[in-house]
Amino acid sequence: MRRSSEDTKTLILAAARERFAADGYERATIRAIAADAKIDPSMVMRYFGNKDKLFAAAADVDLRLPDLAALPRETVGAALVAHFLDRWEEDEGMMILLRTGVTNEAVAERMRMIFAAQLGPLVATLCGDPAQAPSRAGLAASQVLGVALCRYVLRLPPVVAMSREEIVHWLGPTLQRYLTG
Amino acid sequence: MRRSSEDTKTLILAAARERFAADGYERATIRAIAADAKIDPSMVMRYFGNKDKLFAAAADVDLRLPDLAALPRETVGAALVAHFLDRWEEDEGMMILLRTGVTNEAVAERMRMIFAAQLGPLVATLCGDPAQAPSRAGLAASQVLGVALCRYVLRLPPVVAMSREEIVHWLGPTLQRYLTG
DNA sequence: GTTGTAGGCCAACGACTGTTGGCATAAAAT
DNA sequence: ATTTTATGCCAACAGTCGTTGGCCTACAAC
Repeated sequence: MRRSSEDTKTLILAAARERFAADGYERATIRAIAADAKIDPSMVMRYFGNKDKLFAAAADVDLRLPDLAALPRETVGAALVAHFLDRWEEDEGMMILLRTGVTNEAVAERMRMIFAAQLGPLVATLCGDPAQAPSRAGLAASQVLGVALCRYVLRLPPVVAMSREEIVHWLGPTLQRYLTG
Repeated sequence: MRRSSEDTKTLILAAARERFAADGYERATIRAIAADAKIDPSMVMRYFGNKDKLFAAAADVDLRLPDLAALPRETVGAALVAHFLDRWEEDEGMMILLRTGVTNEAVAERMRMIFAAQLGPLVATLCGDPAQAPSRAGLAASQVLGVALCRYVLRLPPVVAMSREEIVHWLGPTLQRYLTG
């Protein structure tokens, strides 16, 4: 046995995450993922059952939202923008979810769950009126997802050219108003 | 001849726009489009050459941006948000571009062209400093595309639940600041 | 040394895709 | 009435996809 079962499994998973992030669900073929991992396509099936389960394993994402309530209230907007930019640059899972959630209802539902379970409650802790919390969280999501879409997916040149600090400078006040204004 | 050539061509195009908008490029098959148009798949090829050319015909989009310079300066933000919401609800082309631009580099390039040719110049007319115009246009695009993504594509419940007026009320000031602040 | 087992590959199946060429037929032109 | 033309369908090709079952072989256990 040249390799342990777990080693190849994580090897396949790494290749799958790259392919799903770069190409989306349909264009990322099992054969291509297997080739990247230098392994036979049938091994992917052996270890993950089918393509859907492989995707589910690759798209396991946690936003790792910080505890904004512990920060000075007037800095939460900038903090949230900065956090999301970091997450997008360090975790392929963000790209995987957005690239395929746009054309796959099951993944879109997954994104709605992540939104409701992670961003929703966080905003509720910041927001005085609980009735307004969902709308405010939705607005924040729209701006944060929008900038990620333009910068990392569509690669609009001016948005790509902006520095991390410039984006925080421009979006910080927007998020601040959506969350606490 | 039961139908004119032009009639069936526009019939096919209408079915194609619906399918591309609902399913994206890969999942929208020629066979499904032909079935919707109640016609043989080979006719699609006869009239449009191949799938790429059919898509190009279906994804011909014009933002129809109004002349914001003619409006009171402090209302351009709200006017732009309202205009984009209208365009999204009346033109399937918006959905087609976003759904497939996310996983198709050629379509992403097309979106960058539309952005640079239509939104860029408009923002430049509003913006005193020409050096800042591209960044400001990019920021505006990020918020407008983000809310369309959340409302029409991902269907985040709170963003779907908001009325047109609520969205204008919340995003208007944001766009106002990005464009003129 | 023999046996068992786990990691890996090969070859193939059935389904679906875009695409093509040939054949039918209704209308128009002669 | 005959020929031409335009509109449409049928059947098939070649390629790709996810998926499966059988075979090989290096190692571990006995």
